[in-house]
Amino acid sequence: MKLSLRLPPHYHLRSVILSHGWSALEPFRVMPRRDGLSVAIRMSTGKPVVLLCTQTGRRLQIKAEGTDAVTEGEREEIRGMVAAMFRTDENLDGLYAWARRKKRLSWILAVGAGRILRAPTAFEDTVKMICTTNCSWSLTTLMVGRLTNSLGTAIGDRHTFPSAADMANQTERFYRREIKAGYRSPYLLELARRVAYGDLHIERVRNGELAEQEKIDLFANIMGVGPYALGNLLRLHSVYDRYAHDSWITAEYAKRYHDGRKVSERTIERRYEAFSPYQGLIYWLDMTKPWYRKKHDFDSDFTS
DNA sequence: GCGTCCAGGTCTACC
DNA sequence: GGTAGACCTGGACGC
Repeated sequence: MKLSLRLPPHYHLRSVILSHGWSALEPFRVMPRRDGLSVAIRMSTGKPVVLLCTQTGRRLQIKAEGTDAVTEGEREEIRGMVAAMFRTDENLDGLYAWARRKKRLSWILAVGAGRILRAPTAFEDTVKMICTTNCSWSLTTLMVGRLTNSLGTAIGDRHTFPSAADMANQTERFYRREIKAGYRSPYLLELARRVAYGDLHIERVRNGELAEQEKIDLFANIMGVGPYALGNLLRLHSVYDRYAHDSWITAEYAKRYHDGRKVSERTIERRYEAFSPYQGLIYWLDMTKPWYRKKHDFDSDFTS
């Protein structure tokens, strides 16, 4: 089954793939030469499917594999999920206005950067974000890989990411012993149970019904989500004026602008605050600019 | 081979 | 409100 989506001006799928490390985490897989991304998803009917996504001109081409028949309703669901993941509907006019105004930001418009790749659901994004805290990137990939392969739905040689219900049925011991999530284990279990039991309607951040402060309140009240994870999750949900400092990005900033000398977070924020309300996103793009230039193998882009 | 450090932090108790 | 200490894992590094 094939379908396609119309893309807005300045859209470059490759830049979405490079936007952060998500494309290197299961169940995403980067296609050869980084010109496409495949992802295993499970539709609301429970049917798993692998989507191969590539760009041809101003259209995003989607090929669904692993399923015989796809209903019209499922086609619409796939279109909606792909649009949400690849940010095809995201309005970045304000960001691009800054890129036109400031010469050092002009590259953003040239490569169509700024659309940050998301998982199919806010739940999956939040689980993965908790798995990035206080550990190396390699450990994040291991934890997410174990979650996907042990609890997700199999399709061919791949698995979808587990649903909240799949994760809620496990024990803290499982997350410690099998996933090796350490102290994050109770956080993952609590999040899954709150979502599965209907205590936390996390997908509301995706449907446009929440104001910025409501998105902040929703994520900030999840155990395991501190300032770093909050800033990153908000960036995934169109709130671009928040900073997400971590040891990697502050070191990168020090290297770039202060000869490697560490500076306070406040000093960094002062440099970008003029770009309101895109200061958090522009900080991220400024630090990750080299990723968009690299020619070497994809795996090395997100390892440090 | 072994010990130590620390990485894309967060929470809690205490002051 | 600010801060110290505890918390899991695994890879890098020095010895």
